Amino acid sequence: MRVFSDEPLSQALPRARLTEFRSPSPAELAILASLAGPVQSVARHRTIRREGDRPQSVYMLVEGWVLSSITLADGSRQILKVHLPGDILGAPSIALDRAAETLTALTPTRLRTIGLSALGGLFTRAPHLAALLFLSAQQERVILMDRLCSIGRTSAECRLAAFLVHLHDRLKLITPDVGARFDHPLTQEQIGDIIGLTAVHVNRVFRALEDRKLILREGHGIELLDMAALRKLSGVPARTLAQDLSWLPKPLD
Amino acid sequence: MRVFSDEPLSQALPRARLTEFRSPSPAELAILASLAGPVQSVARHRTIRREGDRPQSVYMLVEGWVLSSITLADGSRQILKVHLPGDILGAPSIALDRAAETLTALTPTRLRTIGLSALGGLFTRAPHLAALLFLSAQQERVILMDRLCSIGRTSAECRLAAFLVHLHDRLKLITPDVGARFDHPLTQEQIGDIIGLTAVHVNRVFRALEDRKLILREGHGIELLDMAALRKLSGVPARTLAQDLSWLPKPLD
DNA sequence: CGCAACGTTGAACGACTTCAAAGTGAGTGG
DNA sequence: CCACTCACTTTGAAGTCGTTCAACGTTGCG
Repeated sequence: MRVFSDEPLSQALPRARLTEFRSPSPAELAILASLAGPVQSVARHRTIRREGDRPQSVYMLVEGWVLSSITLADGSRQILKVHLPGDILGAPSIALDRAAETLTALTPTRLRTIGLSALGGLFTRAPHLAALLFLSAQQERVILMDRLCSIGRTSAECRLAAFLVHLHDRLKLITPDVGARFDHPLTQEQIGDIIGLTAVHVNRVFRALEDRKLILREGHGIELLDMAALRKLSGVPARTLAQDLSWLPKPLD
Repeated sequence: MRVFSDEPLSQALPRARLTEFRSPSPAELAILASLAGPVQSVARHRTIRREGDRPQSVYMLVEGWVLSSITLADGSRQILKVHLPGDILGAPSIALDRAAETLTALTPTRLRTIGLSALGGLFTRAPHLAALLFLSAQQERVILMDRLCSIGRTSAECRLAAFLVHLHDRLKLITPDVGARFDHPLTQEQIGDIIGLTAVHVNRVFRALEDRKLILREGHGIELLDMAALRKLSGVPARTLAQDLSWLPKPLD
C-alpha cells in the first residue's frame, strides 16, 4: 500500500497515489484524507511505535525513511521492511493484541495517523479502496515471500544484490527519474539486519560487488553499475503487478 | 484466513469457521458458500497451480495438506507455507500478473475454487467478511515476518523448534484435542526447504533435539516433550490475536 | 520381491561469524 | 580552529555452523 504525497493529503489530492495498482477516485481520496490525522513530524532515531504496544492505529508515511524491526529473545534484530514515503506503516500488527514490530524513524520523518475505526469504516464507505488495501497487503506478502527465499536459500552476495535492486525499484516508484545512483541513510549494520548478515560480512560483500564492477559506493550513495547482472544475481524473479483488476468493486465516483 | 469444514461449506455451515478472529454470521457464511465452486479432489503430489500461471482464483482448502513454494533460479526451493484445512490458498498471487507460488498437494486433498470476481463481490456484499479477510492477510504477514526472523537470525535448532511449535499450534486450532503428539506427511527434505536447511542437517538437528529430550520421533509422528522449552528455544515470541475488533464494520444479520 | 524414495551417518569443506584492532569522518566543545 | 569523541567502516585471523559429498540402512509401494 503506497500513498504518495509531498504535502498533507488534503492539500495535495491530485498527486496522491493510493496504491501501485490503480489510482483511487477523487471521492475516495477525499474519504482517505478525512480519515487520517494531521501531519506529524518525528525526529531522526525516534521510535514511532514499539513492539509490545497495543496497536491502535496505522500510519501513512508522508516523508522520510522508517525501519520496521523485531528484536529477538537473544537481542539480535531483524529488520522487516525499510519503509519509504507513501507506505502504510504498522498494518500487520492490527491483527494482533500486541504490536509485533517496532517502527523507528531513520531520518527526520513526517507521517499521519489512521485510527482503527477510521480504517474499519473504509470497508463500508469505500469498498473499492478497501479492496485496494487488501491487494496491497497481498503484495506485501509476496515481498516477504521473496525475501524469505533470498535469506533462506541464497548466498550473501545474492542477498545484498536482491536488496539493492529491490530498494532501487521502490525508489524509482517514488522518484521516476532516479537514475542508477541513489542515496540512502542505512548503516552497514542495518543492512546486515535486513538481509540476515553481520555488519562485518556486509562490508566484505560490498567490497566483492565493487570488485566485480557491479556497484560503486561513495559515502551513503550507491550506483548500480549493471542492473541486469545484479537482478540475475539476486536469484528472485522480477514481479509484475496484476494488470486486470476488473474483478474489483467499482470505484466511487 | 482459515475456513474450516469437514464437508462442503454449504452442507456444514455450523462447523465452518471463517477466521481465527471471529465467526462470520450465518448470512455471511451463506454468501461465502455461494461464491465457492464445488469440492474438488486432488491426488497426492499433484500440482494445483504452478508459479508463472495467471492467477485467476484462490482456493479454500477443505481437507489435506498443501505446500506453497517458490523455485529459485538455481533450482533450490523455498517452501513458503504448509497449508492446512481451512486455509485460503494462493491469495498473495492475486496481486501479481503471474503467480509467485506453486501449490502442491502433499496428501490427497479436497478444495474449492473461489474466482476473483466472486472475491471482489465480497467487498460490496459483505464488508465485514472482507475486513476479516483483510485482517487475515495481515496475520499472514506477521507469520512471514516471524519466519524471516527465525531464518535470518537464529540457529538450525531454533528454526526447527520454531517450525514444530508453530505447526503444532496450527494443528491445535483445527483439532483442539490434539495432544503433544501429532502426525505429519513431511519429508526431512521438505522440512529443510521450509526452514532453509539441507535435508542432511535437518536430520542432525532432529537427532539433537531428540538427544535433548525435547522431542520424540516415530515414523512421521512427532511428540513435543517440552513445549515450554521448545517455545523458548524458538526465539520468536508467542503471538496473541487481536481481541478488540469493535472497529470492524458490523456483521450482516 | 525389488526398486526407489527417504533416512542416517561420517568426513571434509566452505561460508559466514566472531574477535580484535586500526582507520575514517562528522559533530561538539574548548 | 583544533582536539576530542563517538559512531561507523575496514581489514585480518581464527573459529563455528551448516553444506557437500559419499555411502549405507530402511521403509513402503507397485
